[in-house]
Amino acid sequence: MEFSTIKGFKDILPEEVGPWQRLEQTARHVFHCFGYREIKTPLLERTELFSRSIGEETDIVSKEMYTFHDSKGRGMTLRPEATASLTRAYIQNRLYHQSPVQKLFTIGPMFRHEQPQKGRFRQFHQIDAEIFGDPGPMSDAELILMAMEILRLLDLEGLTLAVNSLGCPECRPGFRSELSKFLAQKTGALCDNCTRRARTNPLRIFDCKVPACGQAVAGAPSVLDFCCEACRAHFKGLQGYLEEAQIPFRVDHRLVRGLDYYTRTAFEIQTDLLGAQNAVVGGGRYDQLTQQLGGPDLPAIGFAMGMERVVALMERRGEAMPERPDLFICALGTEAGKAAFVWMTDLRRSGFWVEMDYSGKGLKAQMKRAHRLGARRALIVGEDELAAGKAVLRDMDNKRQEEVALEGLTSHLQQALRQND
RNA sequence: GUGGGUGUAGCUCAGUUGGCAGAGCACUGGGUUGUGGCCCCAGUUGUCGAGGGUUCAAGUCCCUUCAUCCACCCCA
Repeated sequence: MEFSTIKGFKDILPEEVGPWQRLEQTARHVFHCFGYREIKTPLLERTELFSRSIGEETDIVSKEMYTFHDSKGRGMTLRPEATASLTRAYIQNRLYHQSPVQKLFTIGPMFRHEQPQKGRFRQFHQIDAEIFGDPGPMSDAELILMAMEILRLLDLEGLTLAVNSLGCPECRPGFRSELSKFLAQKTGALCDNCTRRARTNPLRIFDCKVPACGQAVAGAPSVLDFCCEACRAHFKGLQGYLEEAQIPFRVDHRLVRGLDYYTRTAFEIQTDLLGAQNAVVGGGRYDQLTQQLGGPDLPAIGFAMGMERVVALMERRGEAMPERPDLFICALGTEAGKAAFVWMTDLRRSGFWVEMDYSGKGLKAQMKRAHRLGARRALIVGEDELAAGKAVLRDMDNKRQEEVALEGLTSHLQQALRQND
């Protein structure tokens, strides 16, 4: 085969598309109920938008972006996530003038040049929701509830919610330096990976599987101990609302996110059914980002749901029940074929799914095809029927047949086909 | 970027010490000249991932390469 999809990119085939549609439909329904409006932004943005919001030192920016230069030498990047683009759109279009609080969602592909593995692709799809302009913990709770609600409506099991607070610019530096100080005493006790992490992403060390590292950080300081009063109250408020809504959750002090812009609330909805990738939804608050990108100083919070991962969970549990044609017309002979084509078109215009065979095969072959397609009924019409002014309507499930007059056939069929459920 | 597994028919996979490229499913036709599923019979489908090497002979052994999956890192 000369051409095939490039590494980490996938075709979603017709037989796979069912769960995708159900997921998107469900999400749109929930967004409607929660008052979120759809926004569509370009897949391509200036590189600086991502490097400045996500963070120059993060894995995403430092090694995972699809970046190229246009003819004028400007850096262009396929979006690796949606928040930066939505924030840009929010600022550029001054949506905050319309109304201080904007609740937005978008659905579409993201691109990261990573090594593909289970649940991880170079082009993947996210359902993304953001609230701009509201600082309070009630917004945090609403957003989390909304993500949980989408997953609940899909009947997915085995999902757990983890929440944490990362502090704010007031209190985080204190924690960071304290943790660094602590880790500095432990150099030598840590594995190579963690020695590097101590510099780049200290909180990750808590996750290390090497036993020695676990022991080394046993007495390390915890973020929550360093939170300022405001952050503490915020986090407490969030937990209160989650409890009110009867959403079970777990406070996970080690929950860190790989993007620099997060402040205060961070959360993940996790599963242990997807191999090494346990996050189905990830999100958090980013109160400084709008200002950082040159907009007004307004808070925001958002989440991203990995569609491939949710779809994998749906498929794992079995799904489907493919749709069935309402009618298959078996026409024998050119005259009958011509008449059938007209009836078929008429019924399709009336909203029915109707199929027929164009190849002129025998009745047996056509019946076989009708069966393969799962047609509920078959209409059999040949020269005899045309002459007699009648056709045979067969119920494919119970094999009962009846004669129907060709006179006013389509309106009669419409009536018969409506009795499907 | 690093490590390991796997590449043979449309799909799932067998293939022995190197000796004619296989099965099941699917598909097509027939048994039933105008009635689907079950059954029976017949048939179609291959650069054995690619390139090179060893050999009388390579799907099988050696080298190289590519793809894919899983894992590390990190993330949805």
